[in-house]
Amino acid sequence: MTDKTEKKMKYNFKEIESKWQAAWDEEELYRAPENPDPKREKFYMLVMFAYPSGDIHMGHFRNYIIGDAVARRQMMMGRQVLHPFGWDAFGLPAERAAIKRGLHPADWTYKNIEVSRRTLKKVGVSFDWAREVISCSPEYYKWTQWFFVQLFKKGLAYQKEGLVNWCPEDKTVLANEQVVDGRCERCDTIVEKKMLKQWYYKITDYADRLIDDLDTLPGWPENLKTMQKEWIGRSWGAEIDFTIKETGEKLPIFTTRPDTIFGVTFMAIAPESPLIDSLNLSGKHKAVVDEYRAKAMKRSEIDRASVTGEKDGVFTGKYAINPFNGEEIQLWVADYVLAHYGTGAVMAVPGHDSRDFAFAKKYDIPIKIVIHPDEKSKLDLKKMDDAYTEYGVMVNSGQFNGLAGQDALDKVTEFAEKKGFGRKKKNFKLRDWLISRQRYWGAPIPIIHCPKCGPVAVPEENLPVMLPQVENYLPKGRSPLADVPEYMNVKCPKCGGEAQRDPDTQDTFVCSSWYYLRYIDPQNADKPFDKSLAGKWMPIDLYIGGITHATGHLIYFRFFHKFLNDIGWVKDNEPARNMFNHGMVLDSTGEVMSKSKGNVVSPVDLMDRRGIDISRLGMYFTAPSEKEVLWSEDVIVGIEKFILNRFYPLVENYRGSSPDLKYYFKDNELSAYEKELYIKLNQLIKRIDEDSERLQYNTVIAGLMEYVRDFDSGKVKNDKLNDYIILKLIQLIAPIAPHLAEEMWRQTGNVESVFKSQWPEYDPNAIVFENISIAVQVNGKLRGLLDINRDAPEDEVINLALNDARIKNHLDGKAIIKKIYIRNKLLNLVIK
RNA sequence: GCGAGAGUGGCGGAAUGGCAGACGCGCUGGAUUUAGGAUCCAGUCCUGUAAGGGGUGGGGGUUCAAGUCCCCCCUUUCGCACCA
Repeated sequence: MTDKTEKKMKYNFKEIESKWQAAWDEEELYRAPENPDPKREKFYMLVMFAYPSGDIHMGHFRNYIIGDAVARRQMMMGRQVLHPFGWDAFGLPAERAAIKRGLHPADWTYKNIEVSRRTLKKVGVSFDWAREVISCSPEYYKWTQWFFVQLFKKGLAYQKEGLVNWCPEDKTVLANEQVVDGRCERCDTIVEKKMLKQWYYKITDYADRLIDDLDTLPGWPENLKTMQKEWIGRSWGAEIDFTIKETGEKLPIFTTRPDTIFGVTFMAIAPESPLIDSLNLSGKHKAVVDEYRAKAMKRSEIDRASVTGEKDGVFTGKYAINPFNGEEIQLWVADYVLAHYGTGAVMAVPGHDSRDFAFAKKYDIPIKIVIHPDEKSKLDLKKMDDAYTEYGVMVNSGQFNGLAGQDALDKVTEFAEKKGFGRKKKNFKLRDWLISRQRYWGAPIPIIHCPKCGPVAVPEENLPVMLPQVENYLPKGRSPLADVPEYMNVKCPKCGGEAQRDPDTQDTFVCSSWYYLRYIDPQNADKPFDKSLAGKWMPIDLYIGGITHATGHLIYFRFFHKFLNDIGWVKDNEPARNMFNHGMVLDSTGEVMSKSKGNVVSPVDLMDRRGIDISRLGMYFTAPSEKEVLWSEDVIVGIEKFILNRFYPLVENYRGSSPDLKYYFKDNELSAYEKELYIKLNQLIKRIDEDSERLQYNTVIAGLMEYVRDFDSGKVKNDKLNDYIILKLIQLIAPIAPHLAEEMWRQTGNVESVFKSQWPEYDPNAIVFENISIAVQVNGKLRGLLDINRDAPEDEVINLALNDARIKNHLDGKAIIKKIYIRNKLLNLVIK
């Protein structure tokens, strides 16, 4: 050991961490008030709750320390902070993992919660653990079921027979949002189509509001809002009734291009569409169509979508009539038509739609041009190898010739409306939310099917419908609960007759659609939550989570909140005022960390070696919070040096003068160096405050490093200033390095927690220097720096510049034609 | 294909239209040390001995001034993907 290292203070992080964690627990530092004082400001800091699939990993660690820094700073700003945590504990992955290990899903889940909770406590995240919620507990899912019943009462939970996404591996149906590129989001198996009767939430009733209200959320990232808008996919157009020639029956279609109506040369129906049945096909055509439909049904969605432009279909032998011109057109069945969008049938305009163009070419169907780019340039069909899909001027369209743009769309639609064979129409890509799952590990659907009364909601006083403990919970294609007679066989709550429970459970995303409200009143046995408490805590002031939930959870929970708003349970239309998407944590090669790849870095291991706060600072410092991180421990080397050699030893320079932290120093109290330090301190406070608002902790740390580097305590004569600086620095680092800051704070003689001290505010009279340096440019290029007095008059600055040897050189005796002077910043001389 | 981002040293990354590369890693040199994977000091965009010149994916533009704003292109990430 050399002299130097001996002098250095030892940072015994293990001791310090456990000491202050115990103390914070003891004084219940993180407890949010049961009933917040409406006169004081509140801050609801929400991080997405966790799926207990093992211990927490680097991604969780990053996510939660970001929220933690926000919560702690808010605490210091005097807000009443609600920073809760819980577990998204039901669901398929947990069930699958449990099965793999031969464990009951409940045992597996609770064990993981235990382990993860311990780790999170070790990280020292400021969660109010007294409000912890676990979505698979009966006390919680009782209310998940209650929400089902409320939706059911309003007609927003309904059963429908239809084609659904079926995962053959997980043996359950999936919501549209859980199918990614035609595969099961969870197990990557190609999803099949099945005809099944399932429960849906009518989220499409809220489609307009889910889009329109995004404009009331300036605190949400634009890209996220765009993703939601596109997912919901609103488009305006017209519905127009064609008629079947033989039967006179109507065949409505949806189009966004009514201006191309005269270019229709055939129609196509989706193979799944029941419309085909009503055509009453017979003979040869029926055989061909039946075969084609069977073939199409077998093809998976990806298969159908990935066909590189190659479309196919079969002619039905039937014709339809275009109501606009009476033309007879062929009626086809084609699998490029989607059964679930619009009416399941389309009018095909090969001249002006690429898909129709390809199809018409393949089957030698006529192509008609009815739109020209403008009055002068005309299309030549012979030269076209694709459709012209832009808007333009209507031609070959009878009375509508010459109309263009929006006017064309409107006039055609108005005409159809007047004649009674068409109407304005709005369509969405969003489909209703399929919430039934044929799996064991979920909240049972609180419905009893009675042969006489139909589906009857379980009376609210009988909730929860308990998930029975069963031996056999393996997926088998129908719900495992269906084979538990003592569960299934019940009396109808309406007529008292023999009836059966619905055997399915609810999608986990239902559980996660309302958890943020349960935190507000987690023990309430009579209600999901107390309305007046919710009124005080809501809305969420900041919601932090991954962008991966953009078109799933983050739409579902907005939908739930709007529904609750409609039935009078919450007063806001939107649940979260601000949303922040943190970046992912990948390994150093850019791979996602996963157990199977064996590249998982454990935050526990890191913290054991380096200490919690140094690990935290390393993570913050690597990248701004919204960017992804390729995790490497290299960055920690610099952080560790900074904390161990520079920051922590600051307490040694503390002189015990206990300065008033609200006091602002006056000019005449300070020497030149002291004044410089003081001004720089105020600049630092301002900068850290602004960066913290943006969650940009990397630059917060950089700012602290610079300041501490320039702060030479030995040269400071004024004890109060010296101590003032040290105390402010401790406060500034507290949100991101809580244990270190608390230790230093107490070592300087404070008896209350640093988190009960007031967050620094800068002295508005001391954030600028008297003498500043401004840039001098010649023709926009930097040619020199001038030291001037702040606010020096323009003439003086110009004079100084003109007499500066280096600048003179660049002026080269040429005439100055323009002088641009930005006060205290820059002078640009334009010469010729 | 459509939509939204992103592109800055060897690396992570800074920069309300106003001094590009803060801060850190790495690297180079030096000091100290029995030793260094410790500590401290200095240097580190390219070119040039220097003065200077050039430089933020490429090309154009707006401006006194562009990494930043506008247009085109390239690369890349994410989302959607036959939505009629």
